[in-house]
Amino acid sequence: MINGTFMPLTLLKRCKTLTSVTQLHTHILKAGLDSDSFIAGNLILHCATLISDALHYAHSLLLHSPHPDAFMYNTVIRGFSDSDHPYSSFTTFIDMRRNSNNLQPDSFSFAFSLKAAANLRSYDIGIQLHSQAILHGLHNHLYVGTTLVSMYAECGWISHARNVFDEIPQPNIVAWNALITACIRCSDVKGAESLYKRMPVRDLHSSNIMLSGYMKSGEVHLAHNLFANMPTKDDVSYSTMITGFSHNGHFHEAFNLFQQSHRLGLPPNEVTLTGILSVSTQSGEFQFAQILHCYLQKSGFVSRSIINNTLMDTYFKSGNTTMARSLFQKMPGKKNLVSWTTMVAGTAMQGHGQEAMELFHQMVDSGIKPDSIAFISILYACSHAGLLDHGCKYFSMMTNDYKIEPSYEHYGCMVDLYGRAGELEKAYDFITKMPIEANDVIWRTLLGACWIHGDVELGEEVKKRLLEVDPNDSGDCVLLSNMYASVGKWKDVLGVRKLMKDEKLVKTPGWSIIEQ
DNA sequence: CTAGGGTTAG
Repeated sequence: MINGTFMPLTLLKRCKTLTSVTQLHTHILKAGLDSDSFIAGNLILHCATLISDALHYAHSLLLHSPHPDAFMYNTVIRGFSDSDHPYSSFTTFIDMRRNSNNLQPDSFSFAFSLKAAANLRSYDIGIQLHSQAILHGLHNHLYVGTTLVSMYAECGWISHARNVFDEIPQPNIVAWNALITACIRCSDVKGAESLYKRMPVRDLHSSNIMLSGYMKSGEVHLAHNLFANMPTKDDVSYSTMITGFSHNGHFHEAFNLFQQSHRLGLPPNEVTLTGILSVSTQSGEFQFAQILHCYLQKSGFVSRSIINNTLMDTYFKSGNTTMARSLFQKMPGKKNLVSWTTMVAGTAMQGHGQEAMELFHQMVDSGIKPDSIAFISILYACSHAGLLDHGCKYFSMMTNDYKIEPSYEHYGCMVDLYGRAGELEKAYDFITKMPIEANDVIWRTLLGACWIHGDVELGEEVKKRLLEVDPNDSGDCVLLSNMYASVGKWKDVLGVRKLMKDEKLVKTPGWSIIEQ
């Protein structure tokens, strides 16, 4: 109470937790203000966008509201679109049409629902929403059109994205930026570049989008040039460059830029810190990672789950398993998919296959749906611990239960799994039955297994297949000569070595013993 | 309200 008057909206602004909002809601009910749509709408907005883990409460406020309006529905649709369950946006959209007295969806309803479709990469739902938007005459609306562009691009339909853009009567800079992003999502950096050069006005967003596009397609030099010529840069420009360098293995450049931004007095944000921590880990700079950890503790960034996840990985890779586990156990808030995957992968790296499997099941039991990367981690765990049957079980679980399409990485793990177990024929059989054509990495994995088990006959067959997919391959020479060496076929070893272009490899120490 | 940067696997 302020001066004896109950001011719910003033009090609402101070609510930082769900508990405080529910207390306020009780007072609102007592004061008989729950039928006030403005108050109810703000209550829902606060829970759906400002307080974490309060979305469910926002939804129940909507369901219990005596006179729900479009704003309330739209706010809940918006909240779900960015949540772990974007699908609920659509059920809410349908509820809006079904339950209420002829409430019409507006541009907000479509923009938020389309965002959910984009996050789910659901072309089927996206195209239904597009049709509905046409029926309501909103498909050319600037905001709806912009979100349609993103939705089609996320679903891989760049031509649809372009068509929608062309129909927007007066596209603004945001719409242009959405189209550039669309090209990049569909791996058309050149297309993005020509739009970037052609657009009437550019802003910092536009340049940052191009920086990320160049980095994602490995054009580090082009990104660097653009960055150097940008008149203004913000923290996103820096974090884009740092994570871009990180993904392309340019660790030195990443450190330099981090230092430079520090000297300029730019305070590092969560993304920059995540990136530089990952760079420290990848380059083995564990002492620097240690310093970063101290800084993260002092600045409070450690409580962020993404930082915590990255730190866990750092400690696993530096060999400090105890610290990694402790970070996982003491992690504030809910452990997400990446937290669990990092634990599975880290444990697998130490060779503890059984424990990795236990973690994987704990993850599933806690209600988290494993993704493609989680399955790579558990398959890796099985292959490195020699758990052939379990690996096969996970592979079928992935394809049958979770409907995840296996990638080269998954197939590679399976070939490795059969190979290490000495089931070379089964590995070969598995490769021939794959729905996609085996690449060089897959054949090289099997060639490695042939070497370990000394199967020269199959090894030679595999070598033929490898040259079919990569005629210029020379990377297999090492494996091949190792294979011959393992069975004492020194003449063949020499034959292969002579074919090798890299002389340094020929003159490795101890080589002269064989030559004699 | 719509557009930009993110950790884990390989």
